[in-house]
Amino acid sequence: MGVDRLGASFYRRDAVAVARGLLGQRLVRRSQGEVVAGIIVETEAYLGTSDKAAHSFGGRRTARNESMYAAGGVTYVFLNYGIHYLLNIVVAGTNDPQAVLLRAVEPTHGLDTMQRRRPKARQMTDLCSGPGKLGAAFDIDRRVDRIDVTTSDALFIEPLRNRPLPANAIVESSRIGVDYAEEWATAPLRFFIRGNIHVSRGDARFRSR
DNA sequence: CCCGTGATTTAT
DNA sequence: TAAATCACGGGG
Repeated sequence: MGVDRLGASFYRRDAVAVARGLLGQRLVRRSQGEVVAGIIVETEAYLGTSDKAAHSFGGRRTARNESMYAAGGVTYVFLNYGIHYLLNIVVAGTNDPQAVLLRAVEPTHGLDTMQRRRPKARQMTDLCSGPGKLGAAFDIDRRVDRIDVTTSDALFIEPLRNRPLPANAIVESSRIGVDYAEEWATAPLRFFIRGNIHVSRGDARFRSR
C-alpha cells in the first residue's frame, strides 16, 4: 500500500466531479496501531448552500458542520441517529461548503480488524456496505473531524487510477435517506460502481446493476 | 415493516 | 428549558 495519495487539487472541485472521481480509489485509515483500507465503491454529492439535503443548506454554519466551510481536502464527520459516525470529504473552496459522503468500500486490508469493530457482520459484504458500517470499520468518530486527508497519515485516499471510471461503469441514483429534502430528494447525486457487491442496499428501487 | 439512539438544532 | 430532528442499521 503506497505512500501515494490524492492531493488538494483533486478535492478542490465540485462535489459531483469528486464523488465520481473517488470511485475506484482506496481509502486508508491508520489508528490504534492498525491499518484498514478499501476501495471506494459508493459516494454521494452534497452541493452546498442551495442543496436542501446538505447540512450547509441556506448557509447554515454551526459547531457541528464548521468543517464544511474549510477548503477541500478535510474531513467532515458527524454523528447520525445517535449511533453512527458518517465520513465526508469536504470539497471545493473555502466558504463553498460542498462535501462527498463516503457510503461504501470494498475491503482490501485489515479485514480482521474490521470484523472485530463490526461484530455483527456475518460476511465480507457486511463490513463496509453502508456509511455507518464504514464509520465503525474505519474507527471514525468526532476526533477525526476536520482532518486534512492531503497530509494526514491517519486518514488519506490513495489513487489507484488517474482517470475517473467511465460513465458506463457508474450507476447514478437519488441519494439515500433524504426524503425530507423536497425537490433535492430525487436529484441524481448518488454514485456507485455498477455491479459491485459491496454497495449498500439503500433503497431497493435504485439497486440496479 | 419498525424502532433504538443521543448530540445538535430549533422552537418555545 | 423543552421538543423535534436525523446522509442508519439490525432484527422481525
